[in-house]
Amino acid sequence: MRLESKESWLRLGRPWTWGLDVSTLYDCARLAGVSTATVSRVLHGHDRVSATTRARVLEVIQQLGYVPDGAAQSLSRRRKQVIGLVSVDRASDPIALESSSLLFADEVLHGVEATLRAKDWSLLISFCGEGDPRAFERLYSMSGKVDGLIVSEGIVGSEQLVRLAAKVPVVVVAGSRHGASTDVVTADNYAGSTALTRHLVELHGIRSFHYVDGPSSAPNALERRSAFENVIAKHKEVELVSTSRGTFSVESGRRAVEAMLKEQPPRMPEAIVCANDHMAIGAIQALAGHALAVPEDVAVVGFDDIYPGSLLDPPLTTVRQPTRSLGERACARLLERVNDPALPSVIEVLPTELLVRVSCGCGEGTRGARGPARMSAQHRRTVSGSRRSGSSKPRRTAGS
Amino acid sequence: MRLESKESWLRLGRPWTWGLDVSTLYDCARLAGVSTATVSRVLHGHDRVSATTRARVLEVIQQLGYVPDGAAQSLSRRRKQVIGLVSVDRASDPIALESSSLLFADEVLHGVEATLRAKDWSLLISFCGEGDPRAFERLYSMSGKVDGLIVSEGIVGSEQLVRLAAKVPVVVVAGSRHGASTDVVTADNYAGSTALTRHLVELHGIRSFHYVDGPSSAPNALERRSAFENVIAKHKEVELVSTSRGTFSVESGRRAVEAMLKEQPPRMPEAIVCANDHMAIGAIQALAGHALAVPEDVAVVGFDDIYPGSLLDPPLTTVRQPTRSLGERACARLLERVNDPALPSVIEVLPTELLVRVSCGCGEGTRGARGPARMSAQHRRTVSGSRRSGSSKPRRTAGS
DNA sequence: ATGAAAGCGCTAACAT
DNA sequence: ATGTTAGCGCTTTCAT
Repeated sequence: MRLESKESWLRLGRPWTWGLDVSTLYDCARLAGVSTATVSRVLHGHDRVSATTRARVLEVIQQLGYVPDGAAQSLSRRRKQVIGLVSVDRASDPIALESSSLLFADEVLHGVEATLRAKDWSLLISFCGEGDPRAFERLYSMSGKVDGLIVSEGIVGSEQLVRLAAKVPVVVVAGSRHGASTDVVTADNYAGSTALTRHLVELHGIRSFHYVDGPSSAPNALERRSAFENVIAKHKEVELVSTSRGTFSVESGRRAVEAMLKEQPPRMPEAIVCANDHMAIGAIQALAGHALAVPEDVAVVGFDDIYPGSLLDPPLTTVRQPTRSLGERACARLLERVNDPALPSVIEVLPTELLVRVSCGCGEGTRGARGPARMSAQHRRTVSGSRRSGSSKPRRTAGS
Repeated sequence: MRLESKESWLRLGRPWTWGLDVSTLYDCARLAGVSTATVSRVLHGHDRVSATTRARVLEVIQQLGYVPDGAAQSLSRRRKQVIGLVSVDRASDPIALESSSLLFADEVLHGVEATLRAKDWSLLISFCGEGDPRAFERLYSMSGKVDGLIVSEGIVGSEQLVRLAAKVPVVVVAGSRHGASTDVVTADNYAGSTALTRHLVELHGIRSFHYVDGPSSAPNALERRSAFENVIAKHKEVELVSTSRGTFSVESGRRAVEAMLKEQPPRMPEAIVCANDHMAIGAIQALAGHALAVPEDVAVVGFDDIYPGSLLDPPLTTVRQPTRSLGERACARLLERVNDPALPSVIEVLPTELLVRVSCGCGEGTRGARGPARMSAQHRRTVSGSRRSGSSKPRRTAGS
């Protein structure tokens, strides 16, 4: 009897962690002969602890390999120090390039993670297929596990976003604004698309276009399209020969151009503008299949600056989004809002950057050498996005 | 007085969640006129609740928009239902391909996430630069926030891995074995590299090689190299002209081949075998810079099957790793071990797959048409990795 | 079928 | 400088 009680008093750690060696704050306190409060103070570098006590406690912690339990800390602090990131998982896309399409979301992810890491917060992540009917449910229950949520545009509708924002601070990435309840961080698609189109029209003197649009549900696609059209409209000598709509996938870009080529009577545009790089790659593939040379026979441009675009022959002219910064800024803003949920909602627009490579017709000189010797430097000429995004400072617009 | 106490008794939610509408289990219980135990039972679909009570409770939950607090659940259940994933963030690589290098880690990530999602667990993620001195510290403190850890090879040393595994179940991805304490899930690099080399030697009759090795710290690189050498050794007529070592980055591959080309006296191999695709891309770029055609002048092959490889001209012959499955299997195994930490450690080797495209000298017919019209189908011929990995079932080896 | 109540491991306000 | 203690929100025996 006596032995048993003594034993159990002495035994350290949580009894249910078979084989795993985990000890609690109480274990530390007992072994160091102090109260849990003191151990906690030492743990968090609070001042009001004598040097000797601190040393003793520290040694015990070390010896026990004590690591505080996150759940208990969260509960007690009323703060989880965790934020959630939910983005689209196009992996379920039909034909699609599992890997390539990860690019955007994953780069945002890295931006968020880096920001969080610096503040010692954690990142909980989850993916949703586009239009996943259970997306809202997932987000909703996730709200109980985090202090804030970063959500990609297109996961759930506007109304649901608002409902979510009533439970937990929310920042939307790459989207448009949803009432006054969520913050938005997005890239300046409009300016980028404007700069790109003007480059084609004003520098290359292109007079006829085909436009490959993105899904109508994507705000990005909308902005790019409308910027494109506005530039065209300003030049009466320029004609939009035809338009098609893709899903942002390579395959859909290929199909769009195949269809264009089959049109009767055939109308070959001087340039094909695609709403993103994936579709531009598909477009180039389709043209190659018909022995049409880019940019000699027709120029092709994309949007996003995904990595493979620079490897293409010819290297793809496109617009770069500050993808990683998108994640960083979204996260920074979310953290602000977690600290003060009453903050007015804000929309932050990050500048984009025109990347002139070869597929638009520039730098013909470098064609033929198959593959650039140095990708990043040699084939990139940077042009400020436009007046609108030209300043290095992102725009901030107060919420409504 | 009376009013105040009545008011506070009636007020719902956590008082410190300014503006955010969060309610607790107690709120639900009170409003439904039942005990918290009952609400909890309803919440988890336990049977022993009368239909009427259940209905009433459900309605209250709905109306309140109640979402259980994850921290409290974790604490009470003694299980967080969270697993942690830590992988290398090569983003900090010098010259590097920000985006491209994300590929491997991020695909593993998606595999893990999908597995977790199906079980309603959450994923906590974190990245470390390679050789980050604070990596162990990060992992260590992360162990208090998760039930298990998936760690990429190369983040921390063997000894530290063992220390970690004493606190929390650990599975290592793409690595070698570390004592008897961690599970390992990895791809069959050896078999893949063997199949690739034999293809070159036996099918194409290649007699002279240059090998671009990976970092000596990477077990992957080691296995690929040794398989390569073993095949060479079996054919006395085959010669390894020279070797160089890169860092797995495009740039390093480019430099390796530049150096090779500068050697005196010049010795041009018939094939260049690179330890991964990134370096193979660099190699092809370097060759193009010297007006050398692939595969006519020299064959080039890689390893990994990263997406841009299929877009190259010529499309890159390589070996595919089941990257996503790596994540899935690692996660599945981790979950098993979380449920029974006493499980013997296991090493699981997933089969690799030789992807014969054009850069090895195959399918010359398709060259010239710039860019494949259909990447995935048209340019891929699949060959079973080798006898060793030929079976579709992964090998499992009991732990020591 | 339902309720009461004892924790889960930690923090922080309040004592001393 | 250090200790006491009342929660944090939920789960889960053990009664009833």
